[in-house]
Amino acid sequence: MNVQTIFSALSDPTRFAIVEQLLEKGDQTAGSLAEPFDISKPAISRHLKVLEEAGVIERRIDRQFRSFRVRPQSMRSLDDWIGRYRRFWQTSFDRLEKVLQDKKEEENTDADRD
Amino acid sequence: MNVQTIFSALSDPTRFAIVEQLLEKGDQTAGSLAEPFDISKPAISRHLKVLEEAGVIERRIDRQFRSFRVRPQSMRSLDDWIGRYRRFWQTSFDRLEKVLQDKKEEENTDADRD
DNA sequence: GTGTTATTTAACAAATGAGGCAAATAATGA
DNA sequence: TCATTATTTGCCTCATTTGTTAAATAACAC
Repeated sequence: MNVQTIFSALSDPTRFAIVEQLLEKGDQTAGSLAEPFDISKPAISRHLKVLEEAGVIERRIDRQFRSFRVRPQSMRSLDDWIGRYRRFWQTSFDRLEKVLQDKKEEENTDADRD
Repeated sequence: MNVQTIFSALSDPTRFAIVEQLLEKGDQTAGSLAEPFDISKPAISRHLKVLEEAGVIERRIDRQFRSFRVRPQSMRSLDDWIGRYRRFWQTSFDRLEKVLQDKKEEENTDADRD
């Protein structure tokens, strides 16, 4: 599961919204996914294809129903990616917080001096 | 911090690699960030600008040094976004695992029949 | 100030992406 | 099979993005 590809797939506002929709409401057909948007069905269809090829969603054909759903693996990949760097950004976040705090205090002191 | 904008910023392979580089190695100058890539400095400069405007990185000018670093807040935003839906994709992940397993067994049975 | 290195802006060409409409293809039900 | 509804493909247009080179700026060291 290529994380960079997932980012690309979610870089479009419509696709991002589609995925949020699926995450919140669960499986849905292409038609109902298209409904909230002001763009044509073919356009939605193509967005769905992009998401599918990136492995973000999958098409499910179950008897008379065809619907889409988010592939949990893709979310897990994103989660893993962020997690892999968590200690870097989290520690640097803490460190940064402190630095900014110190700096602010320092500046205030300077200001007070002036 | 707009998550969708962050996804857009990270949708380009070069920008994605730049961010990974910064996460792994810490602060770096535009020059050293450009080095591993086969594209021109101006191109990198613009990628850095896109990342900066999306709030993914920030430019730091500290005495004689100018460098870039990842803004931890952006990573935290991504993390929050995924976290917000975690229970949806995580539970459906477990459920899905089972469904797929069942389905696979069923298909194999069908195949064996043919 | 001058020269030197690092980085950004300007101007432009090529590639990519998103959207629309019409036609083609699937899937369902009579 | 035929009609109907749902979805996808083909083809074209327009806008945005990415990359290039040359020139402009910035930051430093003398």
